[in-house]
Amino acid sequence: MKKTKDENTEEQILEAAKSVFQSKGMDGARMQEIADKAGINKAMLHYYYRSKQLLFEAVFNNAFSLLAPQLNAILNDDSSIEDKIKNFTSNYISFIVKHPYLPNFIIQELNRNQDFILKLKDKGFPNIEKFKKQVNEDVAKGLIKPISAEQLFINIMALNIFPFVAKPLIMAFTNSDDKNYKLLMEDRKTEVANFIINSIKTT
Amino acid sequence: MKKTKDENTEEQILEAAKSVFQSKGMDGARMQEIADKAGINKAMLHYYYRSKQLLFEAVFNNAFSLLAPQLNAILNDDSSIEDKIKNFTSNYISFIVKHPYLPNFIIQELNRNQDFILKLKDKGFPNIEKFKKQVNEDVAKGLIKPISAEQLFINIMALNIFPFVAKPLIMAFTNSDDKNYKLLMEDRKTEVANFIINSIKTT
DNA sequence: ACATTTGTTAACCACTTGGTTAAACCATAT
DNA sequence: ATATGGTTTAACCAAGTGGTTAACAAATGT
Repeated sequence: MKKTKDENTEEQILEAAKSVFQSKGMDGARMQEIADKAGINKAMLHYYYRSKQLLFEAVFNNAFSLLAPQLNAILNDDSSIEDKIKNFTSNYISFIVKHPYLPNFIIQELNRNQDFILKLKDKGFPNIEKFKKQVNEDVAKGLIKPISAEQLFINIMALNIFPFVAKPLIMAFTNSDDKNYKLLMEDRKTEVANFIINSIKTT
Repeated sequence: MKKTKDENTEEQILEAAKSVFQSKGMDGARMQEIADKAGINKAMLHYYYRSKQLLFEAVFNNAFSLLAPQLNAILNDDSSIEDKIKNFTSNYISFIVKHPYLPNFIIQELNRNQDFILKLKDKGFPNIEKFKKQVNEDVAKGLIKPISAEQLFINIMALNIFPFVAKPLIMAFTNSDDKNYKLLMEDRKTEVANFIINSIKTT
């Protein structure tokens, strides 16, 4: 079959592109390096993806569609706020350990090109509305201390994502090597959830 | 005097380079754009700074020496932990509003080039030791709930820095325009400190 | 068997990149 | 005045850059 060969190289290109784009960014990435890593001729990149920009967008959308479901677990799940925080924290950290370049890549490129966010908003972007309702209700019931849903959501994201985005800084400040850093992150699977819940639970 | 002219263009170059490097990063920045922005010939950049790499390092060190004192306020000040958190949160957010590109720039470039962190460590890098001692003592005295100094420090950094690094994401999730985003950040000057203190204070 | 479509390559191209050079400029010291 | 020194410029350069082309290879349909 023709398809096997066909889909194979297309997949190999995407895999190589992912690796190069995610570690060097759009500006730092070189088409030649992607071709080399995929083990094919540079012209093939254009044959399958037409331009650097389109290849990049394929990688970016791919990455974002991995991240989005993670965030939906906080925003649109039906469980209690406490459960959401516990589950998300633990799951997200496991998730990032498997995809270490992902959060940095997305944040960096969203900052570089504001237009991306508009394109993403079209096709079903995670929305805060449901979570907002839940938080407001819980506050009204006295289950958690008064806090705006936006600020709580920002805090959850910050505590979970930042340590990976700022990995080199954190390693430097805490005098950690890679092993020590990994331990710190492992601890955070429970630490972060406790930290948040301690802060918002009513006494 | 010859010096006035001399120091003037050198300063203009650095200013232009700061603006370009901080918004586009090392890879995205173009020497021609820096020259244009400084209103001078491209050759002058090399006359004063020899290479793109050295010009970039001048900008980077400059940026980092602005950020370092902010972090030292948490790590090496003599005030109580609660005061530190309150002051740092408020001060840092004000600081970043004045230098919006700074945290992203530093984090991005540290991730791109691991060697930078080694160079920084030579010349007096903020150190966590004193803060660690303080936290451990306060925990022992029962003033705050048990938490490792490293995790607390990471949390403080995360809650303060992340919202600026991930500005586009946060604006998208919270459906904010620039004005609304600014309000959110303004609120955080007190929100974040309360959030942290609520979490660690003993009841 | 043969024509046609699809996949792949090497060579090439126009253009941009960071960096250099040699000559001009200009304030000052003599 | 003029020689001297640092400052500034226009023109240039080699090495990449993303992208194209035309010819070749391999699979597929008839």
